[in-house]
Amino acid sequence: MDQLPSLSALRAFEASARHLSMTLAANELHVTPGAISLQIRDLESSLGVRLFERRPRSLALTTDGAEYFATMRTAFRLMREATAALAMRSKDTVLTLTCTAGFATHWLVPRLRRFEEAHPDIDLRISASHRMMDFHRDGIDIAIRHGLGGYEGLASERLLDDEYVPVCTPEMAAALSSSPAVDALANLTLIHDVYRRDWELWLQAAGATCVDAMRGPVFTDGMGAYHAMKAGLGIALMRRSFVEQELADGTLVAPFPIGLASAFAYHLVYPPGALERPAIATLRAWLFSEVSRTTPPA
Amino acid sequence: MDQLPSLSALRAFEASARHLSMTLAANELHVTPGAISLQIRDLESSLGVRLFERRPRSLALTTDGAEYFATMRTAFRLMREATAALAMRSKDTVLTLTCTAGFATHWLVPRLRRFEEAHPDIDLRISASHRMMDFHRDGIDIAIRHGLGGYEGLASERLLDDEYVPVCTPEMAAALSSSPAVDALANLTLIHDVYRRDWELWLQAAGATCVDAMRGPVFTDGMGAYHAMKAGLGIALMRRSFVEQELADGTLVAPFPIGLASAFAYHLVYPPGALERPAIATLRAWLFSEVSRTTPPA
DNA sequence: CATAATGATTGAGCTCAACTAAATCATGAT
DNA sequence: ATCATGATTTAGTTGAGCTCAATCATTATG
Repeated sequence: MDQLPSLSALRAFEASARHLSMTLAANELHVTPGAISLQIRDLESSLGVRLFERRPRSLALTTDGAEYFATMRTAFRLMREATAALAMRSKDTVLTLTCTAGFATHWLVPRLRRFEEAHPDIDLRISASHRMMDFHRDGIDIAIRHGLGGYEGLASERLLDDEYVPVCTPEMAAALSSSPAVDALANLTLIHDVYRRDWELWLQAAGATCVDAMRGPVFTDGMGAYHAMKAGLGIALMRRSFVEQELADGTLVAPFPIGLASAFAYHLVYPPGALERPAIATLRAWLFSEVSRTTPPA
Repeated sequence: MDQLPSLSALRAFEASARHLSMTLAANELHVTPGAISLQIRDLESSLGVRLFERRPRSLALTTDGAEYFATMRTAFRLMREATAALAMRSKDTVLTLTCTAGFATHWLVPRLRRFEEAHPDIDLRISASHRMMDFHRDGIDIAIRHGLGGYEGLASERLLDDEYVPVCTPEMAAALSSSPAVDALANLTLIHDVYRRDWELWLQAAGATCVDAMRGPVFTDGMGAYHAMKAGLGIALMRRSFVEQELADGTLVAPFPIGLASAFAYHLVYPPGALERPAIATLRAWLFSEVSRTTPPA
């Protein structure tokens, strides 16, 4: 006979007793009511004691159940409070920022050294994901999101506009003249990501007349398109901010200087009141100073 | 971010901090040290805080870890104590008795109503099994065992002698005369359980001279033999105590009054000191009163 | 100094406790 | 009579928790 029953069952019991409802307990714990019912049944069986009287549509604690709950409520409260206190302390110095993998790879990570040097007391963690992460659920302090801005219940500031330019390797650009006509693109492989309208819009804006905008391989995301382009497969439309460093050091070339302004931009997004926390305010200020810098990271 | 980390990880942390050793914690929780290491790593990651300083071959709590442990130790102690108290109370009124399925079916269960009426405060649970159950491991309070008595480390009292009598259906008995000679059994099907010597011993004791004791179907246990006999397949040697009710109401007949005393008997077996517990003493007294009753249960 | 012992860590793979989905049941409300 | 509500149960699924074995970093011992 183990000293403690299933901790999961104890958690289910504590929540059900607090709510006097298995359905509400299930909601709180993000499981189904059936799971709660099973856990409590198993707990009663292992203890050999009835903890709840089942009534149609409601629960009542037995005498035994009420006494057990009094202690369990305290135990779980202690654990929650200790965990929250520890998290609070750790959160003073730990920031979690979420953005897309492309932005993290091309823009943010190359600049992180500068942030660490300026603010060594702040532990900045990057959560790179295409998924729209939830601030509370996922423990996110601040987000950089690509879109039109305006997210319900959240503060949003436009951080970084961007434009798309055709980018390729120097070897591929060498086959072009020093100021090539746009229609020379008809002889190159156009690399697409899933947003295939980008090339079409760019060619239209550039005044190309005999280039088939839909021709060429398609990749599932911008990173795939980037790597194919770096491998010399063709020419890709990239965000200028992502390839600033490579354009500067000549490992990539933008043979056509025309940029296509994007209606989408990068926005800094955070819960209301988040800036009252100094570390978040510091990060925000640093991000805005970075976007106004003209030199890419060393 | 959930309010509580993995409860399993909290348990691993509390045990490791108490022992300042993951190996000892693993032993206590009956898992491998690797499992503990992983759990604590995950806990530290989810909290964003280092809880232990790893030293070669030993652990030290960080300041954060020590504070967290102070609360967790209390929480887990509360849970253990509340669980033990509840189990103790439940054991005050819950008794678990183990015996064979045959004894449970034929002797004990038909009499249980009388026990419940006499002692409604005692919750008697029957664990019917052929397996020799362990008092501590299996949570058994008292046993009725079939054998010669004398079990090491346990108290044992002879409860119920028994004798074997040939039993069959009234229809089968009608084919016999009112006081049939024993050798009439040569014309009936003898039903055996795995202890095949029973019929041989009975026939010898009864003085039968031309009945083949080994002839007839064999069943793996007494219940199988009983059911075959009830179905009219033949005549079986049954313990008189098991079929008292059916003999009384005429649904079974014992055409040959000779009983074969068995060297095996039913013994009441319990750990030393168990009778200090009132509920066990009550059950024991009731069992002995039942065996001395001459009338079967209603 | 070399080797053995000790205890924590880690990666790959396994497994079963925890859970889901859906059907059912027992009311209570309309 | 029908619908709503909440608990229960069964059969099936799955990922958190775990194992195993190799590795690492000492420390102890001969």
